[in-house]
Amino acid sequence: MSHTLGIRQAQKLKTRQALLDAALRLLEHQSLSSLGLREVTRAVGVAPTAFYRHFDGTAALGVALVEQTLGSLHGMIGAILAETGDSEERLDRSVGLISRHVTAQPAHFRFIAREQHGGVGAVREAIAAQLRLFAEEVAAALAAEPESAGWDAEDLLMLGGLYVDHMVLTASALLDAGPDGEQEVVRVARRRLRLVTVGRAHWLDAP
Amino acid sequence: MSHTLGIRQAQKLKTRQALLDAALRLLEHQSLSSLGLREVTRAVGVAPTAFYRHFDGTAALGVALVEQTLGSLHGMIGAILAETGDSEERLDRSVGLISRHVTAQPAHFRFIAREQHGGVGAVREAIAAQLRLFAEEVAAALAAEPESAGWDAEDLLMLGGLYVDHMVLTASALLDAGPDGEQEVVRVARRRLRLVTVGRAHWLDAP
DNA sequence: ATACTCGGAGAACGGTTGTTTACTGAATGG
DNA sequence: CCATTCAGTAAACAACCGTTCTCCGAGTAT
Repeated sequence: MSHTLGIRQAQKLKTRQALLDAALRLLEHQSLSSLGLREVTRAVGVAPTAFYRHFDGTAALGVALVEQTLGSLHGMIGAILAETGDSEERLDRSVGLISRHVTAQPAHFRFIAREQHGGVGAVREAIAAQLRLFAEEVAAALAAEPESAGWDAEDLLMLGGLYVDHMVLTASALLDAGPDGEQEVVRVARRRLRLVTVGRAHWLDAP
Repeated sequence: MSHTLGIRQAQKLKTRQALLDAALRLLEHQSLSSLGLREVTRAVGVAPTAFYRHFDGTAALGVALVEQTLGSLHGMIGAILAETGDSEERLDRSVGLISRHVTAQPAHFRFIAREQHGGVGAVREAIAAQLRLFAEEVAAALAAEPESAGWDAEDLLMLGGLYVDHMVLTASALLDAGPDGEQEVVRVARRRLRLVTVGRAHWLDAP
């Protein structure tokens, strides 16, 4: 089944990945719409024309970058929410997990936050699609909890989307704050999350 | 006191405003970091060098655009929150107001949403400063309400920030959805806001 | 061993960019 | 009325851009 890649195909994947890595590094201080094709190839050390062997243009590279960045995160949220503990514990764990991920791979999150509303339509749509998927996953995980008794699917999806948006917002705030302000951001993020959780607990009280 | 502007200074302000307007129009389909200085002057019909009479570069233009766009919105939120009616009514009014503003001036909100996490640092900071100011205004308005009895300043600011972020998120969602999906976005935005309001009502129940 | 595939190199293309320098002419103020 | 200020112009600069075309040489399959 695992057909060992030919040394040719392997090299191609290698330079392709090099292009993606270089682009991600360059995108730390600028946005995709201003990223030059030549800029990327120069950073990698290949001819500008080699770029076209892998992507149609910087927009296509951006889409690939989205899938690589967000694709590897699926299931992570579900795993967190599936763990045991009271709501306060899980809340802290969630925020802590985000904080650690952002610290470990700042460039990835910066890219997503930046291009979520950026100037390249295809990339925006790719991110939106992934985040919608996340929201559905969170909704599914929430549905399995006893606290969700009596909730309809639409409200669960609303809550899932709220959590996802909060996650992205927190990641972005962490990046803006830097290492010094991290503690403060985490504090506020926790508190916001707690407010939402309180709202969730009393959601069915109102008409 | 109101020293009538000389016809010279008036002309300068006029072309300056023309530059800002043209830039805002161009920024509907791209982001600031890819906006060319010449592109703007070409749209206005002036020489590229005239640009420097008004701004140091496109970044400075962006900052001016932020202040013009968000500066005119101060007090609006406070006015809404100060109106009477039960929380459900005010909630609907708030979302409706955002929806109407976004429909009336899409380019302004698109610009803010796009550059909030965009590639130009100075613009990011300008937006962040304005939004922080908004959050403080909302917090001050909330503090005057009877529902806020027992709340400390920090929690009020947290809640104000939550409302502001929700507002920006809603505006962005409206822009992404277009006229067709507007109703759906408004529905979800209202529901999210209601959840936060429920959480607010029971915030002091928990330790 | 031979023919083929194909990732990458190289050169050249027209076009655009930001910025500098020197200049014009109308509004301004004494 | 006359000297000065100054918003906007015109030309030129070197640097960079995306894209096309042609070619090479190592990997591949027969």
